[in-house]
Amino acid sequence: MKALRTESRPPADTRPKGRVRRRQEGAILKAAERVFARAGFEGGTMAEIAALAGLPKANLHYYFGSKDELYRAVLDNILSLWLAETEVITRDADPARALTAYVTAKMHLTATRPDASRVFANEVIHGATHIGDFLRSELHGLVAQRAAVIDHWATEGRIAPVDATHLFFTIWAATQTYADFESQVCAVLGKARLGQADLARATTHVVTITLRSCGLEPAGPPHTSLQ
Amino acid sequence: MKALRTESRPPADTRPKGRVRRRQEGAILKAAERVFARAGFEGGTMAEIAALAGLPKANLHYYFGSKDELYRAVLDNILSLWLAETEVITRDADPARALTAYVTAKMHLTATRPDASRVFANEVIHGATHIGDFLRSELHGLVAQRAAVIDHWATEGRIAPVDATHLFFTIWAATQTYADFESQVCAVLGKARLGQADLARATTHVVTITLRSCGLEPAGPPHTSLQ
DNA sequence: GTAAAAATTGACCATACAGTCAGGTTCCGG
DNA sequence: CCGGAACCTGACTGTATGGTCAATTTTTAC
Repeated sequence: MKALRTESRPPADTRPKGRVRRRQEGAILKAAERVFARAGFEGGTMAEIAALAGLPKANLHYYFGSKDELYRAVLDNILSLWLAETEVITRDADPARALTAYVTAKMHLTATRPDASRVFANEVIHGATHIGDFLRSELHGLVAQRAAVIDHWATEGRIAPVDATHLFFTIWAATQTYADFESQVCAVLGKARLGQADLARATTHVVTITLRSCGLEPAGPPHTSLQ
Repeated sequence: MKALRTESRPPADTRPKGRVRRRQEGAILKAAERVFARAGFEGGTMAEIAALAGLPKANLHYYFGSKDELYRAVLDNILSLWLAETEVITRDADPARALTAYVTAKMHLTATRPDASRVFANEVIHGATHIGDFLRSELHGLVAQRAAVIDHWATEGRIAPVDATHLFFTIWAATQTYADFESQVCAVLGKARLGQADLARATTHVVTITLRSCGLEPAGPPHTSLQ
């Protein structure tokens, strides 16, 4: 859960957390994610977040000491989403199934939590100053691990040789683009916003190119059971 | 050149533009691109840009009336880069060569003007409010045109069937990620920043997966022919 | 039921920032 | 070398915003 913990700040997080606190914090975090996604960290204002959450501004400062702290909490929330899902990529798994499952899961996240993706993207674009440690430790280790699995697949001749680490960059980029660059995608497609059909098509496409990148072809019928 | 022109504002752009004006505007635009790339539109300050350009703040307002206008000028500058390069994708071209050239050109742009890419990304993430018209007209038309070419290639059996429009989304995402998400890429690779070797490797990778997405193999004998 | 803890809130700062302006300096055609 | 246009800039201003606080209400525990 708590992926970030750059500076230990016991008071707020050690508190018992009553039901009221939990509910209010949730509402604030939700509003903050939306606002930060739309305008970035600097662009989003505490007043805007407060209005969206239906609370007076001073209340935000009661739960989260500062804007920076609130932003960190939002990021913290988002990062936990990032680590998961790679677990389908294991030595013994079927490469096609595993990759399909991974890409599908990533696309699902993009479709479900686009604002989370945008806040994350914004943070990384501007140098990842708040989450640099996380990226260099947790994510770095995780990718090294999973890339080894993919290399192993290639060694065994189960897939075509491919730069495993960069394959992850590509998958992340290809999937997140439908959240981060949604407005561009919409403009090119000539739509006001992405519907489920569009995202389904996008998913099929990204799965296809991912598999082909590994010298595989997607199975005929749309998958349902992805272990 | 002038891709943006949402609201006609004759005075500044109709002026004769002496050599001094040209030089100063260039310096300011360069500084602005860097600052906006690092901190976003809201995050970057006029004072910061002025300091980087080595000019007093009031001078910026002399050449560019407002922060918004300066930002638009920066975007305008960047957009002209975006339209080019697709010209290699023509009906009669060799698919493998054309796609390789296009991806390579995109990667070159990423390597050469990462800040431009970041400013663009930032703008799009936050809803593309300034460049929406451009995306919906110029870019939309251009992609439709080029996608038709790729579809044509597929019809003739020169490449495997692929969702052409989404292929562009993927190529853009895969190439720009090395500029926009550089800090993440660096963190995962365990480097302080991307060197030429890294970008060369990235280019090879993106070219490879792009070609494979179309059932092609880069240089040399086809590894596995997809149908 | 009561007292302590938690939560709420309007009014209030200090600051940072975009933008202005008047007065000065440099440039350039004739 | 002269006059006007272009250019420069320090010193301002108004406002938006993050953050504070003391007074009040609500919740919780016993």
